[in-house]
Amino acid sequence: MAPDARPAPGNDDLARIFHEIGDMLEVRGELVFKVQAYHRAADAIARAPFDVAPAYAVGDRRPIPGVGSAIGDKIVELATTGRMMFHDRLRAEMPASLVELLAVPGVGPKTVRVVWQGLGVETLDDLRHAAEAGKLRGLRGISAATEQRILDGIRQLDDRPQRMLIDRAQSVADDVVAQLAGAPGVHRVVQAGSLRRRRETVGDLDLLVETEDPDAVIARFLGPGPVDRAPGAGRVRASVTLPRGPRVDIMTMPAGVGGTYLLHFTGSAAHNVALREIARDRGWSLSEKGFLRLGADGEPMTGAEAELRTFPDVAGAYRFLDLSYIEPELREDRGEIAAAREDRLPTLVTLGDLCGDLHSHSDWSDGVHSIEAMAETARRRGHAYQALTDHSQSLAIARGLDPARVEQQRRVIAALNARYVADDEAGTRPEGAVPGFRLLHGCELEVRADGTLDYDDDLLSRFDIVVASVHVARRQTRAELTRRTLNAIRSPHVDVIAHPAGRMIQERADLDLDWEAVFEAAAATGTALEINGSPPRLDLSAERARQAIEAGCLVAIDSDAHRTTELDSLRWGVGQARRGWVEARHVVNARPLADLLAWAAGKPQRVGSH
DNA sequence: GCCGTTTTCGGCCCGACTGTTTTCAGTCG
Repeated sequence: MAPDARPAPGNDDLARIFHEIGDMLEVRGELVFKVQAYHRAADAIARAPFDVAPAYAVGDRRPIPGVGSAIGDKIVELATTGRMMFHDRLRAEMPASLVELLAVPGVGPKTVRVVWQGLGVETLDDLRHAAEAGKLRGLRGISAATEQRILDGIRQLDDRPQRMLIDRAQSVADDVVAQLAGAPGVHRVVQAGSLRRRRETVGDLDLLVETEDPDAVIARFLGPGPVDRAPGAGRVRASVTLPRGPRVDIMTMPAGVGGTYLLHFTGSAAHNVALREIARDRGWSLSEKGFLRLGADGEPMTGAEAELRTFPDVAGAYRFLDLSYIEPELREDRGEIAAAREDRLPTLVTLGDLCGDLHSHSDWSDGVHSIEAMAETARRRGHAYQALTDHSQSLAIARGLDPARVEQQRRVIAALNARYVADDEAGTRPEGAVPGFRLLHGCELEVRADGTLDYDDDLLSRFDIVVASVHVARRQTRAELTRRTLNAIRSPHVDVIAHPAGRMIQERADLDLDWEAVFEAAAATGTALEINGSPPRLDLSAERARQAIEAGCLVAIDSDAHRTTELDSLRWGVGQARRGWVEARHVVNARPLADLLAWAAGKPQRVGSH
């Protein structure tokens, strides 16, 4: 079979293979640094901004951090021959199913190796049966109690909760914080971990508790209360599993030295490792407790010579390393440390920068609340404008509007705007509202399966804002899907591409698009790409948002609200944008109304000039 | 296996907690 007859492996395929190699090498007992090297390379490939295999196959070996000559050669080999001998050899040496055992809590590579070589255990089922039959005890390092823990671990694996979407995680975290914060001896409780970094999904909740009495705080945390299991509890940290909920890790810290504790517990792990490497190069060991001076032997000094530097806040800890303050959303070891060293970190967009929202629905299509209720909620939130963008006619499942309904809707919106003007003039503006609030008439325009747009140019030209999206025929080829998206981008009437990847987190994969072409066209035409704030979407992803602005694109941060409460989803969109290094200057709806309308109205000229 | 304005060889982040191999290895975050 000719090499070009099979589809090239995608970045995700490559990442999966190299992670598997890393896991197998670990079970084999290989040097941990080698194992780490494979995992690090896999992660870097997964987030590379280009398709790695096809590029490497034709000799375009663009540098990827953590991918050197050996792993690079393996990518070329796989991309050109469809095979990777090293991987094949490992699979011949040990069953690939062994790596699944590593997912069992409490089971690591050493245990996997022992049960495999000692009992021939190859799969999770093998492990369960062996444990149930009492065959594990007696193996080196495994007692009856350990055997039971392994069984418990397998059970946890079966009913382990999925990662939570960020809005759910925030709500659970707020509840736990409220319970802890009232306890005696607790000065404050800080949410850390991936939630503080505004990751789109959250596994565990990490909370830092400032207290002088860690024993009492941990005892209280462990119960009585709504705690299902307490897998681990020590003197300064503890972890519990909430019933039908996530695991919650708390760590206590003394007052006044929170800087390094917050760094440690907020992560990410990769960011922390990078910071510790910098500290080590400068003669200090960094842990949550602070910076410890290293001696001539490279170990922290002890006794009278020991020197510990602590900081009340995170900024102080960064300053100690000659770094400017890095926002939690950027702490992923994706260039933020170099940027901090050179004082060229972005000034990230904030919720307060947004003047309005360009994507929302009413009960005229598939929303829940009336136009008036949606507008009134947005107005009282202090928006300068809110775009109502009900679905267009062909999306029947969402009760898309035909042209006659669009005309009716225009009159309803005009009447509401007239009322807002009257309120301003009469001084009867509601609390929270700003003068000059305007409800914009928009639509969420369907890009049909054949690539044509769902309203004619004449109707489209009469909207204030047009947000276009692909909902149907998602399984088309990359070429077809890209052509449809580019059609929308190049239309003189389309201002925003809504949820460009069309994904639903944990449910529906991204559309298969040629992203470089999408970014190029969006940048050339001044069409904004949306960062949709609805928690299951958060689309663009943070990585793509960053690629988009680097390609010169504008973005819009929208709620896609279908009910009044969902107008709050802007905050999740802002978090996602910040993870994508987005600044206010990149965001069209951070512009005041007049500037926004000038941008939207200028689209025909912008398109025409290219 | 990767990487280098101290190194192309010799390093590679750090500590808590658990259980057991009673002085430390394995696992985890």
